[in-house]
Amino acid sequence: MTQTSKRPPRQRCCEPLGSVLSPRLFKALCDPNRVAILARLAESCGPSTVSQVAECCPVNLSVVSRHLAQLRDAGILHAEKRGKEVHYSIRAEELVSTLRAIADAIERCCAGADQAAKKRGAP
Amino acid sequence: MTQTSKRPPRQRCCEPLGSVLSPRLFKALCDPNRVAILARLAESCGPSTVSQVAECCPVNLSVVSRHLAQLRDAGILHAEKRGKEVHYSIRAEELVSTLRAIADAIERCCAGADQAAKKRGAP
DNA sequence: CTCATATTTGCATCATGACGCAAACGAGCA
DNA sequence: TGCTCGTTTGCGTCATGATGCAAATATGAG
Repeated sequence: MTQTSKRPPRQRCCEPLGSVLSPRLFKALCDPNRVAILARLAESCGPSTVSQVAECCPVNLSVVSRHLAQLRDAGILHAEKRGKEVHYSIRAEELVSTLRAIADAIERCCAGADQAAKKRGAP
Repeated sequence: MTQTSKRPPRQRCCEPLGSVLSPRLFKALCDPNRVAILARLAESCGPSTVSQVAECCPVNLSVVSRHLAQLRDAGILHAEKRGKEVHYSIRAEELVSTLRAIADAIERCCAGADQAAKKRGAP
């Protein structure tokens, strides 16, 4: 038996987190080079081309191109083709509100957990 | 030549993001099972044991144990041994403020980028 | 059209990580 | 002490992903 009966097995004190806590965002950001690319894009003023971004990490240009495409597919970056170049920029508003939504959801969930803990501790 | 000379190569419009944008957090959260574990811990009221957490994902208990240790090492979870059991809980305050710090830093950076873009566009 | 530059893609290789199983470890209990 | 339960760890396997190189594609210039 893996489940002790001391505690209700699946009590929930808040909205489900699965909707905001998407692995897609974290999966896109789990590679150090992609994080460096994101930082590079945030710190540079305005959009950058693939070649410019490639300066930030010591990998092949084609790898940077793939990383950028991955971040774009995850909804983190915006890509705009201008002539021969592709200009990548951060979808800052979306990213920021996603991060804040996650933070808010966790805060709400665990505030509820604290309340429940107090209720259990001193009823 | 990979660097065009049209644009200053490394203009920076904000504080560096490397300090807040640590790959460690994202690396810990890039696995779907770990995200599910985090959601499970957030939604349950108060700490849970390894066996309880293991209900949320269809993998071996030992794997869940490893995932929990990984999240703990990343500073996301808190572990407390009580007798034979280990109770894991989310370090909610730290996690929430980390996420908000990232959001704030990106927002500041890209607000600066917008200003710089406007300045470049209509000087 | 031909060429040069910027980017993407196909492919092979290699490292990392997730997983399951079994054994080990630690704590309570008879 | 011996036993059981909960958890962790060692180890081998397998899948996934990052990388580099070369070829393909796209676009602008001459």
